[in-house]
Amino acid sequence: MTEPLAPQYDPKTVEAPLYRWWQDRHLFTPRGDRSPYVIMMPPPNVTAQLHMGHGLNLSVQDVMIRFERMRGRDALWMPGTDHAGIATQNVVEKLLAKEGKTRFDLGREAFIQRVEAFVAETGSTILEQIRSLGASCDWEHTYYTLSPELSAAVREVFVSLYEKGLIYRGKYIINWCPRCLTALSNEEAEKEEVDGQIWRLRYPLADGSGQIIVATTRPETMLGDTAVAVHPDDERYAGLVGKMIRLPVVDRLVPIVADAAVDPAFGTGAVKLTPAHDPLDFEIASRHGLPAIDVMTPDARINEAGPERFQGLDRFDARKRVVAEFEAAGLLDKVEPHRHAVGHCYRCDTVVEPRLSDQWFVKMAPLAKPALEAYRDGTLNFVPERRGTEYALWMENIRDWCISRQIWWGHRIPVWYCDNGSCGAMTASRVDLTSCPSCGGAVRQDEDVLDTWFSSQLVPFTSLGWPDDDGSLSRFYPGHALVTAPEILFFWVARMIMSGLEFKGQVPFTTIYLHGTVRDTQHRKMSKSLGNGIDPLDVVEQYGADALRFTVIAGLAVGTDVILDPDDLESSFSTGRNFANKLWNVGRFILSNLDGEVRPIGSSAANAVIRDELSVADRWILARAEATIREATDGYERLRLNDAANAVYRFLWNDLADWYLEAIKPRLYGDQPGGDVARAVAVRVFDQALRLLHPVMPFITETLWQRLPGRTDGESLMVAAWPVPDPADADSVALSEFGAAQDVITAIRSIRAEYQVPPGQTVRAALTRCGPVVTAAFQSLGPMMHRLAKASEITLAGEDAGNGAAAAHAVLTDGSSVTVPLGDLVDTAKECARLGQEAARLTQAIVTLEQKLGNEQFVSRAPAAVVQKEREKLASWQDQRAVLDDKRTRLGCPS
RNA sequence: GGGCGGUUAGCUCAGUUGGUUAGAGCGCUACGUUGACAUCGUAGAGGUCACAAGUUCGAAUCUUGUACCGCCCACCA
Repeated sequence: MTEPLAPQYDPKTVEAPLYRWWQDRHLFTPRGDRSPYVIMMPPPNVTAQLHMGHGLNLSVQDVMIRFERMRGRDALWMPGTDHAGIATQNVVEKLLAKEGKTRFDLGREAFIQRVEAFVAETGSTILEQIRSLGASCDWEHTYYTLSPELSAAVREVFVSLYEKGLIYRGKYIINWCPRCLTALSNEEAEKEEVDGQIWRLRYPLADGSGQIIVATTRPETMLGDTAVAVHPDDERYAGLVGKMIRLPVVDRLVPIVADAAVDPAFGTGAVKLTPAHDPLDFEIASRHGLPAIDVMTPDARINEAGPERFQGLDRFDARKRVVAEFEAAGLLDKVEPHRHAVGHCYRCDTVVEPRLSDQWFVKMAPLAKPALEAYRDGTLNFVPERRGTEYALWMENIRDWCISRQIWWGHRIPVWYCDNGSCGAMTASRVDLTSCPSCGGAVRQDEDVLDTWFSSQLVPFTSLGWPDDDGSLSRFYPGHALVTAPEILFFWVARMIMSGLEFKGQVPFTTIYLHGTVRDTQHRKMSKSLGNGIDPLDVVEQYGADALRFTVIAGLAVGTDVILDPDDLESSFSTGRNFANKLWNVGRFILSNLDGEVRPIGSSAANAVIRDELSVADRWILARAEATIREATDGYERLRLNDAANAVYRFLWNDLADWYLEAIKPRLYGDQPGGDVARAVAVRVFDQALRLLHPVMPFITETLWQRLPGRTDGESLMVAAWPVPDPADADSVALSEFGAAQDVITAIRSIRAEYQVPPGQTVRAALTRCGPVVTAAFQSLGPMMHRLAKASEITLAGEDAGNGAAAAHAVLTDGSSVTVPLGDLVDTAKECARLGQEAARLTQAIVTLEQKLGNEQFVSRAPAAVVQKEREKLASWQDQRAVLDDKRTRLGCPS
């Protein structure tokens, strides 16, 4: 590793081999002798391709895990994949469709084999892709929700909940996807606001004495109506309750019932009841013993329960036809536009059909209670905090969870039904049954599979071997952080907490970091269908993983979305790439100027650099490094990762590269003494900065760090110690003195630019009316001022420096004045205008401040310290203005 | 319908308990190939902090209202 570095950083030659190097050394795997820190990776779908959402999510987790690993924790970041029941089955069914087949043509066994083959083929793609981001997850421990081990654990959980009475089977209205042909949970039926219509239909009374008008957004459901309901106290309908209605279209007699659940203020106050297709209707109907008529087939066509002429019609065609028939009969009262929320399948976006169906449910209230308590007692820490209130609200209003799915890909429900009619036992079992435990008769297993989330909610403990424990479980449960997008707060996070509490007695993690969503410049979520996605692999290819990570992390304020432009990768990711290149060159510069041993910085040892040898510039950069360690560490700890990343960025670029390295060049080149001290300081602060940046940009920092002097072969930054701020490095005197020198240099440069002094030409400058800090800076950093301002001579003069007319001026914030004689270059009118503008701005500020200080209220009410500070500020400004006025007088400027 | 966030420079965003002459990166302008870096350097332009009222000696920051954007929840059919 001693070959010279190329002038440009090339991530491609570095990243893949370095990743293998880390992995070969088992650095991603916890060593087992220190306090653990655990993050469970949200398992990507087994057939997924990496997208920018993963890029963001994985970057955040890797920053956290690398930070804690360097801080000495036994960091475990466990990766895994989710079998993703409906999603994966849909993918394979689409492939089958291309062959003109359906899963039913293959049959259950063959279809599952087909999916398994597909998963085997594509299943590891996503895990490979994760590696390219530099994710330091533990590949020696991965999980798959459909592995034999996790499947056994799923059965254990199911049977255990069943035995506790927390799982039951029942006939209720569920959300049904007519395209996926399965039940969905409430969470999987996503509500979307749509512009629909509301139809007011006339229902004639059977005795011909009148009619009652009902309102509906789904007229086709009237085919399954079994009653009309009104509020018991509704005087309009008082005489009608108990009467019969002759339903149009279907020509069926149904009763009018009274129920308090009806809102008399909505619509006409009368509601048609379709118990098989609406949850509220079902509830009312069961109170009144009314029948439920399911009028639809699984794919949402009208079934044989509907009139013959409707059978086979799609529900939306049936809707049109029902409306048409009402209209033809003069029974359509009116149609109005109506905006309302309609459930859509979260996998295929089909409008969900509420449908009466036999399903399995988990009784959630008992599970939610401790999960809510864990939030209320502060055990759970949400970042950002407001997500906690969403969590609590959901827990408070929790509904039972429909866990059965009418698909084939997943964990089959471990319940067996006895075929023996006289027995009919239903048995939940941890092992496959071949005969009925009660009567010994033949059994058949439930056809349905479990919701994918039923198994993924368990991974915080099942991935560690539960219900067995080879030591991993007790060591790494409970974990610490969970990092994910807010979309799956209820699907996954909330349920992990509930199941963790139920089966392990402790929450699986205490910090829940919910980051934002990756969006395009129009703030649309990136998606394949919109074509506005960014492929992270493209970004890695073009800019490197470090650049991707830095861009994403530095742009991620807590709880906000990340906006990236898919049409302009350059503007998004060049910042990260440029920074990597800058860092590379800082390293190249420092390394190329080392010769032989670099002395350590110590307190007294003979061959160490001691404090007395440090120049003001050295002390300044050490102080800046010390501040940066505190700032970055604080940022990482508080999960303000952008603050941490930007703090190190500023240090490396604006302090180290722009100033310190420039300041020490003469010493490094031997033109000034103290080269070995400068080298020691540069190496020390660079080393510290690399450590601070490693969580964000692991590849380049590791590469450079290993080349620093004193490294032993095979030593890795990944597990190097996190820097600790040394109070001896904090140095406010050096900070202000060096800052003053920076101000002087900037002032002279500014004048040079203003007057377009050729870059090669030196200037002279005089510092007058100097405050103590500028004076000290001139004494300690004079040579640097000369060189960086390209000044042949800078003098520290008294009140009346030779600042004649042909000079340009600048005033520093402490009232110190910088005068640069420029001879013919100075355009008096221009200089007057320049200074005049400056003076006017100051005057304005001074007037405002004088008024403030002249205000009795302010002086008496504001804290003394604030008043004192304002007084000092005023004095300083007045000083500055006096200098400016003086300059302008000398120049003969018009007032 | 209920609850919650946001609105700061052309763009993406900082601004921690009210006290700055309101900041950064990118973009833009001018100049520049100085022995780490043109994926660079130096300097500069650019904002009545969405709007209105209020509290306060003092508001980007606190209160209320308005407008627009977004998120979560919801069995008014």
